[in-house]
Amino acid sequence: MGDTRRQILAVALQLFSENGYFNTSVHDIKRAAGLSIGAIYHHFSGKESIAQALHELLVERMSALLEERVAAAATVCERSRWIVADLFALAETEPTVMRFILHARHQEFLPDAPPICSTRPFQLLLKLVEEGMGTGEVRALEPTVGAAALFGGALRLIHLHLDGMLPAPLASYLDDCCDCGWRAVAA
Amino acid sequence: MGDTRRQILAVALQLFSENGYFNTSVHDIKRAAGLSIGAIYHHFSGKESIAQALHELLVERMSALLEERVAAAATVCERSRWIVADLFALAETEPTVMRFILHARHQEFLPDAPPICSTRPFQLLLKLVEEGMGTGEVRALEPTVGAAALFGGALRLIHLHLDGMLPAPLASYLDDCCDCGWRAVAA
DNA sequence: GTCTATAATTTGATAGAC
DNA sequence: GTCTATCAAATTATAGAC
Repeated sequence: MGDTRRQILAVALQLFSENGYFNTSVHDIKRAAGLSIGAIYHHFSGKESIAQALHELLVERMSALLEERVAAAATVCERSRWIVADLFALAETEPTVMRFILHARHQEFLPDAPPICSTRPFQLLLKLVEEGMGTGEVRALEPTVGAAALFGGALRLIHLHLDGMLPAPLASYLDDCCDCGWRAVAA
Repeated sequence: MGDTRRQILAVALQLFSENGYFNTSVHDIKRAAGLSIGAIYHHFSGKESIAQALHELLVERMSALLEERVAAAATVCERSRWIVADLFALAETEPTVMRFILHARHQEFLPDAPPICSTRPFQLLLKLVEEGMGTGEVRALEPTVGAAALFGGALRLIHLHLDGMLPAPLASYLDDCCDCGWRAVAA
């Protein structure tokens, strides 16, 4: 059930990530999936609809990943580290997912999608920082600034990794990266 | 001299920044510039050529901006702060320029352009961090990690600003943002 | 549900007059 | 250098048989 649909999404993700949304035509997707145009338009109302489904699916998935971490009973420092570790791992094992979520310019082809930063995964990061301020682990800061400082370095490294600009695996930077992030906001 | 050319570039920047490169046709540029197709193709070999010229121009401009700051005789900490202040100011006064440089997916429409991170402005940030390690101001770190930590937070805030997600002007976050960045890497 | 064939637009780009 | 008119190709999407 929904097997063809899933395959369309998988192929589309691959192509969007590889060549970009606008450099991928429905015919490209059709070809790569070994299907016909008709089959695709039976499952989706159009190319934008495919991107939209993909966006919801992947944001939801990342949300679940982070929520697990945020819910864990531990210090904010430890949780932030696990979150970064998860993000690094995801970027290594499924770069297409990371690329689509992070630097697909959703607003360019999904006019109705909210900016990535107002999406649940990013809200979770914000909430974590606010919680840290509540417990006194994190010093008093505009929460937005705190979240940017705590996770901004990690996100930059992920971008660099996706662009193929890092010589070593992301994981090898984990310790230093988290250390930097924490020093930035620690009380 | 080169007046028409400049106008084409200005209009293209505006439209690219507003709607994205792929949602902007040469006919759109023609219309917005009050010119004809012929005039545009006389000055540029095509749409991609316009984007390329724009890319070179703006990266060069940002490069000059940063180089001025990096050359100033002061501590690495102070210089990094000035750089962030300049970037914030540019993002406020010329968001189209910042948008084009930062989050236009250059590789999608300029296959020959190097990734933005390997471009001179970003190399300067890296060099600044390395210099700080030399003088002992910055603790020993993989330079890439250090640069990501020192400027990652600021870049995130700029992205948020460009997405209209910041309630207050960027400048109001400058002090806290720079403080966070410096704590992350200070020796 | 999947196919082929095709319609309707749009796009990047060229030709040639002025 | 700028214009208008036009082309060729590609793209999204639909129609209708099976």
